[in-house]
Amino acid sequence: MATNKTPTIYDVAQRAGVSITTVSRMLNAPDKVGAETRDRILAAIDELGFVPKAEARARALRQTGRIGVITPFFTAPSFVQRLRGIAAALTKENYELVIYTVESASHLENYFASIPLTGNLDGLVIMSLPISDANVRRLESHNIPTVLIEYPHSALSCVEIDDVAGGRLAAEYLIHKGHRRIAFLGDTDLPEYAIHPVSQRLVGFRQVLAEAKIELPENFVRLAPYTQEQTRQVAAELLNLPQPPTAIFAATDFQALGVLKAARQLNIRVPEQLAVVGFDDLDMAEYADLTTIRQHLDESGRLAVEILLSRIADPSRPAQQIHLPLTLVERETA
Amino acid sequence: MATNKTPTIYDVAQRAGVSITTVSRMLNAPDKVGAETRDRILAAIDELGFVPKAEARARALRQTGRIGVITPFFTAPSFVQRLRGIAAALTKENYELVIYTVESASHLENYFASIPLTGNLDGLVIMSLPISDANVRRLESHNIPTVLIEYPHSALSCVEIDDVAGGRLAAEYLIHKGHRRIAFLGDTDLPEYAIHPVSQRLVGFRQVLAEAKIELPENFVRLAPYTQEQTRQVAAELLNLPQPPTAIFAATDFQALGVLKAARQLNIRVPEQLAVVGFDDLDMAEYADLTTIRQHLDESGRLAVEILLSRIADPSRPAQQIHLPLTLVERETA
DNA sequence: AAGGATTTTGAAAGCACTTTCATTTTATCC
DNA sequence: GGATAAAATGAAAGTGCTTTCAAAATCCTT
Repeated sequence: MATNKTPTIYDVAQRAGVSITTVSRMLNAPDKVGAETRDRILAAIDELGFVPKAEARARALRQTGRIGVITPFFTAPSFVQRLRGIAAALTKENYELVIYTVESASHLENYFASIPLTGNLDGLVIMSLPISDANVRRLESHNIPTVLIEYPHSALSCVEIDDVAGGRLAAEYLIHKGHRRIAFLGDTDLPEYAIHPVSQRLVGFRQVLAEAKIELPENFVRLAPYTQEQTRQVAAELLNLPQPPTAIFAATDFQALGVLKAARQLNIRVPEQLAVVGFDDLDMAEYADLTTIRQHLDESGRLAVEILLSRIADPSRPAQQIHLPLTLVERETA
Repeated sequence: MATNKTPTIYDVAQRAGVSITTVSRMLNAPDKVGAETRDRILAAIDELGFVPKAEARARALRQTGRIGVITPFFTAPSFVQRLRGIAAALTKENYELVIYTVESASHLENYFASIPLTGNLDGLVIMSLPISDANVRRLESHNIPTVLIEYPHSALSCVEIDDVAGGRLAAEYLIHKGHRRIAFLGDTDLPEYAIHPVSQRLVGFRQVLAEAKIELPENFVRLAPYTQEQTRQVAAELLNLPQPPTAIFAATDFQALGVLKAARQLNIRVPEQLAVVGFDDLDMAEYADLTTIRQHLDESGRLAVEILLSRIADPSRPAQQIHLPLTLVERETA
């Protein structure tokens, strides 16, 4: 006989042959219960392994700390690597890691509405997602320390990277290598709820080209949905232009791999005939020998957690805005 | 008239001009409430400074709405993809996803000791990790429905893949393609706490070669730590042999990429001079045009969750052992 | 514009206990 | 032995919240 339910006072009452009132009283004011009855109830409690108070459960919930992470659904490897940094920093601490993946704008809004109330969290990391002032206020009024990754907000701690500078870095490098016909390939399907660092990268990229008086024809700026096939296709179009670029800056490593694939299929040699620079420095960038702009993804997650924990430990600490440096990692593709 | 009582949902409901049902719903499933109504309720909550009482909540809620996942620390992309499947299946269900990453055997043992007691979970998914009979019993005695991924246990539901068959598949394919000098490259740094499917893959691989009377010299079976550089190095050794293999079966896609890199550096053309077959079919396999054995990673996670939820809904259901089929995906490398 | 499907909503019935209040038992006193 | 106070007990009404179910409102189709 499976006693799968946790016993309640009803079970105890039945077992002891008394009413629930008596059991309850026995728990709260034992002196108001007859001695013999008390013994019977006590016996029943022992036999059933009854744990008084559902409150015990609520307390148990509070026992270990809980850190929540709101993240876009992990399609992009960059989210995963950030998450990895978060997880790494957290396992050392005695905190539970609760993941909330968001798949739409309203989904995100829902989280903001309910998490502060029912989430029971000690702290929150919001990854690569925007947050409105109203929601910031809500988090604050519920005393939930929060740190943002990749999205700045003056009232909260943030770990940011300078995407504009990253775009500049890539452009400068390619120009320095002698390229004059440089194309940009970014992703387009910005879900309406997500932030879009790629356009910042384009801004920086544009700036440098302009400063160097290098023309950037509009058909050299291409956006493709964030999938392997579509990126490859757009890259192929770029490479089949009568005057194809000699270098492509892909706004994410993932897309850089698509460019590489297109080049492979068209028998274009990299880096001799085509230079490719990516952005992110994912794990796989090293496998692909991809020259790329490194933003230390794991580190961003780790850092976010550290800031958060110090904030939890001492809520009086002011919010910090941290800018992670970007570096260019020179490998084989440019 | 100062209402010094702490506000309840009744107050919120009244203030927002809705029923308590709607307030409760807004707290727990905001997407089921109209947008305008939600705003009104949110406003009322803020004005009243309402905080739901955890104790009452725990009482009315019979379950905690939390699913735990114990996973090896996500170094390998395959873990991540499984996790992704889990997350996908869970967000639809309004369950919280709690992640426990394990980094050592004792770490894992700690989890087994504490999770059943303090975790208050409705269910548990254990990913690619072994579990002892004692721990199975512990989980059972605490009534925590559990499903295992990639590790079989007669008393629990499992989602397994047939690694031996996978090894066979790869070998058969390569033989069919005319190869007779086929090497195996697996990973070695089996952390003592993890399971090691790779050796099963080798078993299947060996079987087929033996059946086909194809010799497998011992120096054709190589194990390398699961890092890019070391894999590449071992692959290079293999390729620099006086009689190098004409095909390599890499026991994971990640390592297959290392092989590809080694070939690239040695100017060995793939697949003309060297065929490479991987295992997993990670996202990036497609980018690399890697021929590989597909185990539907996302699907395994999704499936595990489905089994778990059905088990939670009806605990009388018997444990199921599910074997996911493997297929060979033919791309450009073999 | 009708008809069906879907989304939003609220009334009411839990949940696991506590409390109030009425009832029964027992002890006490003359 | 009967009246009375005290002690022991239980029925039932809260507690703050969730959930089921059915009605109402809104959205599509044709």
